[in-house]
Amino acid sequence: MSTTNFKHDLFSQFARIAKVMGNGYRLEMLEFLAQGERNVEELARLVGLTVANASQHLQQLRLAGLVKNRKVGHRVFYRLAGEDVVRLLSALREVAERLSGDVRSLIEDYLTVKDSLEPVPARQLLERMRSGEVTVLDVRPPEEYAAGHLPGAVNVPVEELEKHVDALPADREIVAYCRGPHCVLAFDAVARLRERGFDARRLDGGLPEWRLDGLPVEAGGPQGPPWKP
Amino acid sequence: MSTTNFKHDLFSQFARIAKVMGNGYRLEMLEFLAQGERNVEELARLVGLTVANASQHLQQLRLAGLVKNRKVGHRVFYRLAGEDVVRLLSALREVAERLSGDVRSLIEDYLTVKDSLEPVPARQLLERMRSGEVTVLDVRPPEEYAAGHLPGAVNVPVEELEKHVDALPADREIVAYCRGPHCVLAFDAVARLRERGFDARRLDGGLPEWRLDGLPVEAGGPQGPPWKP
DNA sequence: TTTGTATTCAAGAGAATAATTGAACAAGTT
DNA sequence: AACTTGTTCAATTATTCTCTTGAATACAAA
Repeated sequence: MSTTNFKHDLFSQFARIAKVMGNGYRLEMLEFLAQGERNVEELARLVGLTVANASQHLQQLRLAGLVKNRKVGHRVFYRLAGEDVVRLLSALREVAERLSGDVRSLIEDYLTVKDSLEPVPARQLLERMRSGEVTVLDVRPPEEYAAGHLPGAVNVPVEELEKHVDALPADREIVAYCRGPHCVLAFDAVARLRERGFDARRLDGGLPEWRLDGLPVEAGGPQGPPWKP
Repeated sequence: MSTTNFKHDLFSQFARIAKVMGNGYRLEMLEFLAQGERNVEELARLVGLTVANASQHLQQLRLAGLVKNRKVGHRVFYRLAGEDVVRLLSALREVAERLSGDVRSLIEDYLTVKDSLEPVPARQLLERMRSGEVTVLDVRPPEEYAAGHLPGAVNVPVEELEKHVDALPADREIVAYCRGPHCVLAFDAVARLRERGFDARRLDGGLPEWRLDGLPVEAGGPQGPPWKP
């Protein structure tokens, strides 16, 4: 019957769009594109693919109508095809967040500042701490700080960041860390600090990873927030 | 490395959901489930799959967290896992409709009279229902009607419309609705009613959208067709 | 023109997905 | 207990997707 065929065709069309979104790399590129136009090479670098591969993924997104592109010189810039794509991404995030809880909408924060958010490797941080050229910020709750933290780290929980932000040194780089690679606190802190003009970065990993590397940990009572160098 | 893993995990989680929606049959089942609970056999019949196959598709939907199920006797009833899934389906439809000329033409081919059938906004309908100046017609199958419908709606499946058309009040406006914006039943019903001189229009959206707006839904057994005001 | 750069195309190996079949499992029924 | 029914599981095959590789295009600069 015609209705059945109609239905079948219709849902196949719908499914094509969902199918194209059903790939981690393509979704990641879409999220980056939601921040603004990007060319192929940038996108490939951001998501960690070869240019050829990224290009093919982008073709699929284009054929599905989720993105558009324009040529400038010999680069091709891609962008989202419309606001409805943003809404679709939001709806998808909403469902994903209900399922995985911890994820949160931090993705946006993470993506907006990603370029400048290259994490500082642990050993590199240790050297620069020793030469006294960085401020190390522990953004975990005080209890966790008390149980062990990086030597000389200042404890400012994320919730209190706004309160104490003025006491932080503005002329030195700040490196924030929290629980580990899946912990969102440090991302959040760095994003906020950068908004206020600080030169802030994130430690690669958290305290457990630091420990695993055999690097020194300072134990002991809570250290009063903002402390001047 | 941690950043990469973080990203990878995050977007893989993400993509799993989209991937599961990237299949016409699964999408179609989701649309049916947006109307109310169904057991496996019903769903298999509705979308035209073998029971075993439908069951496997449903497992995937369940593992992705899009649907939940409960056992009653030896049937298993499936339902959507939450309202966010309805929103996700809507967002997908929105994109599909805007960008896919194919979908648009499919709809228009089938619904030649679409333009003349301006839909009634949900809230406007609610007001006019309350003042009793419209007849609300639910043209979905009785099972779906029983699973939930607009308060005071009369259930007349499209196939039986011709039979019962004489019992409908000719002096008041009739507003028909069915499953959602792409459901053809209400279009069909309105077209037929207009042919017979009724002042008929279509609700903007279907029952799932009505629910999402937080508007009242009446549950309960089948209400006998044509009922006089 | 030649050279270099950014992107796309095309083909093949390896992995993942879908439909089919038949068997396995529970929860009622006889 | 044996049987029936509705659902799920497991194995097979066909199909589709993904990544890699290397070549082809298009544009810009020398």
